[in-house]
Amino acid sequence: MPAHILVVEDEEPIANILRFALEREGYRVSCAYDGAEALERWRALQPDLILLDVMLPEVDGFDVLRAIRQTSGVPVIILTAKDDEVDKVLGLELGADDYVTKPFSTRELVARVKANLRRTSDVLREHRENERYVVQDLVIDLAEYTVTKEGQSIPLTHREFQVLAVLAAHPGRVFTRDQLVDQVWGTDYVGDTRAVDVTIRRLREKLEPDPSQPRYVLTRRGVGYYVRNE
Amino acid sequence: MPAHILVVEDEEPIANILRFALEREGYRVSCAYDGAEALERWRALQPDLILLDVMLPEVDGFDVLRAIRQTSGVPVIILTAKDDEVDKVLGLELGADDYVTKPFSTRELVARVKANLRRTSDVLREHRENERYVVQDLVIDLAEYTVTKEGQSIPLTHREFQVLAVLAAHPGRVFTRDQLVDQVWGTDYVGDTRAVDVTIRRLREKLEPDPSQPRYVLTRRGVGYYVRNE
DNA sequence: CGTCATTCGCGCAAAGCTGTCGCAACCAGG
DNA sequence: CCTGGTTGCGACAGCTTTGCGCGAATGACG
Repeated sequence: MPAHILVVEDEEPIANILRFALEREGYRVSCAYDGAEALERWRALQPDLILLDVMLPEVDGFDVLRAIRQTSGVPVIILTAKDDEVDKVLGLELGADDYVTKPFSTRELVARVKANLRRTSDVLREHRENERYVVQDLVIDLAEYTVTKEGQSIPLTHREFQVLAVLAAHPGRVFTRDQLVDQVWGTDYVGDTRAVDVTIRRLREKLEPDPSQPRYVLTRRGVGYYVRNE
Repeated sequence: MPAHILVVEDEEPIANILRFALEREGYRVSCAYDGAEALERWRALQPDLILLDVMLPEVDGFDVLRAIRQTSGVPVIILTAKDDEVDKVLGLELGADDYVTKPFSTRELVARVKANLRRTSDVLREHRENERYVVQDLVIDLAEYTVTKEGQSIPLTHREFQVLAVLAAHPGRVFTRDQLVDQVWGTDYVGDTRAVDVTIRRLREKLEPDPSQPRYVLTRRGVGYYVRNE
């Protein structure tokens, strides 16, 4: 269920750069090279997000955005020439969700895409916030940011809670240190993945009756960590 | 399975420093000393990551990057002169994944390399997960790294699990020791292929009711091993 | 500006895993 | 039945991975 992104960009080299950058992040990517094609593909594909260059031949980006906004609230990120404040203002007025100025870094762009996809899945998050993960006798409440064990609340730091939450979201599934770093620390994190070990250790100190014989957060040697789903 | 890194740097002392720092971290390193050689070696070697100096004689780093990005999404980290924002922006626009400014600390550089490899390796793992293999009454779950037999989980070590996973991916097909070594140990493994025998033996000890009459992992004398798909 | 909590890196120790070796068992062909 | 080659087995040494303590850096808070 990777998100599907429609890239609208007439300059093919740039479109290809975007495609590479996004596909590398695991997204499904489709491209359109002018305004008319953009609308056509949008209707056909119903993408989760649209990257839209405003400088397009014939039907320009603003027309495309206006047409889309007639019927859809799909997140749209505008690509606009450097410091062109007019583009920016006009775009936001028309209902763009974000904008990125050229020249842009692929990294920044990917970050924006992620942020916007996350925001729209906030509807899902509403669900999640009422949701609680249960691991044996641990109750992990995402909304209240608390972990309780036999009615007793266990104070965790931010990092500790995040790591536990990721693990508990998929009980039994083993996460490598790399995956945990990406999820919790972020893909931009530069540093030792042994930081994961330290967080796991402190988690166990707080959660486990006997940290040397963990019952909740277990190690899969040579791979990573997981929670026991009983 | 150490990652393979291509270093493109015309100044040989710097190239050697990079090679030393990276090899110390366990990476395989190849070097190229100009743009043409870089492209040649990239095509021949298909490295997992490229460290690319932008200041190269004749064909410069940007041309190299552009050529690579025509057909490949391999992570590229740009080495650029101090504070040269133009280089940085141009590089990222062309699809570089990261940049490091000279003079750099090897420590930071290695950290960046790790971070970028981490991102890409995770994408690969995403593909594999959610897969399960079934061999008779064995269920092999790649996401959970578990093997269950009649509901009972059987603890395996990493090696054992990997070997079983490769065999179970193609039930009935016979794998030679060499093939297994390539898949599990990696193509640059130096050592006796009898290591496979030992792992198979330990697998049988854990899986088979009677290891001397194996039901799951069978031997094809003179060839190799396979799993019975029945 | 000092204090405290948090987080990360480093180095050592412990635990667990893996490859090597020698020998026994086994198989197939003569 | 013998023989050469192949596979299975047990034990051990060395290595890798993980756990843990400590100190430094950072940032929040009063």
